Amino acid sequence: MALQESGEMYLETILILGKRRSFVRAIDISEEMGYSKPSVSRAVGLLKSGGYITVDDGGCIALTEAGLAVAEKIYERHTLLTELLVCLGVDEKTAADDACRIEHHISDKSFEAIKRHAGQSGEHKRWSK
Amino acid sequence: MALQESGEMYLETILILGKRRSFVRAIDISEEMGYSKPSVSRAVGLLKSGGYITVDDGGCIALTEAGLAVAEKIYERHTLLTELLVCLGVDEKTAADDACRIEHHISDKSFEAIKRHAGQSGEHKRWSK
DNA sequence: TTGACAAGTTAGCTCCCGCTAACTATAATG
DNA sequence: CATTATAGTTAGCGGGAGCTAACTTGTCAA
Repeated sequence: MALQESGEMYLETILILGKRRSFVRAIDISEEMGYSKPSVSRAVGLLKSGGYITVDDGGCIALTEAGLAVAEKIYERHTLLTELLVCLGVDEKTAADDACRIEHHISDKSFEAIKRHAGQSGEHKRWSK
Repeated sequence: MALQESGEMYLETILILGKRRSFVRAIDISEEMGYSKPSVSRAVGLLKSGGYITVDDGGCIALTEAGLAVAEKIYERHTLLTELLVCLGVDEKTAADDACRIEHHISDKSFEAIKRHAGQSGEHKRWSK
C-alpha cells in the first residue's frame, strides 16, 4: 500500500494536531481538514492497516515510526516551501496553499537542492529580493 | 468543465507535439504520453467538448485559443521550473519530472514571484550557487 | 478484390477519494 | 431512567482517470 497524496495529507495533519493537543481523534482530523467523518474513518483505516498509525481503544490516533517519518518529511517541505514563497513576496495564505500542494509532488533530490540553496542564501534572507 | 491536472497535461503535450510535427493525432499523444488509445480518445473528447481543442475530419487535433492559453501557461511553468531546478544542481531528468508535477499545482501568484526572482538573479545564473 | 494494418471508438472494469444517509455505541444530563 | 449529544462505522454514490477487449473504418498493397 503505497501512500497517496491524500494519505500524506492525513499524516501531516495528525502530526500538526498532535503538536496542538494531547490526543488526536478522527473527529479532530475531520474538523481540521474539513472532511466528513466517513471519509476520515476510511482514511484512518487505511493508514492503520498500512502501518502508519495506531488507534487505541479510546479512538486516539498516534503516528508509528513510519507514519512519523512521512509526516515530518512532508511538514518540513511545507514549512520551508511556505517560507520561501513568502520571502519571494507571496502572501501567507497563497504561499501556504501552494506549499501544501507542491510538498507532495517534489522529489527528495529537488527538495534537498532547494533547501541547500535556501540555506546558502543566508537563512533565506537572500530569497527576498 | 474545469480542467484537471490530466487535461492540462494533454494540452501541454499537444502543444509540444505541434512544435515537432505538422499535425497531431490521438495516436501521437498516445505514444508520447504512454497512455492507451481509449484513454486518449476519451480525454480528446472531453477537451473538445470543453472547447480546448478542435478535431478535424482527418483526426488532426488543434488547440483553440483557450487550449493554447492553458498549454502555454503550463509549458512556461515547465520550462522555467526545470531550468531552475537544474541550476540548483538537480539532474535534468529529475528536474523535468518534478517540474512536470509542480507545474499543475502552483498558483499564478507564486509562479510570478519565482519568475521575478529568477529574472532578477541575472537570467537564472544566481540560482546556481 | 481481398486481406491486413492503422487509427479511433465503445463498453465496461478498477482504483482513488470525496460525499450523504443511516446506524451503533457510549457518555452526559435532566 | 430516558433523552440527547458525540464519535465512529457501514453501505452505497459519483466523478476523475487509467486500463483491456473487442469492434469499426479507412487505406493500401498483394
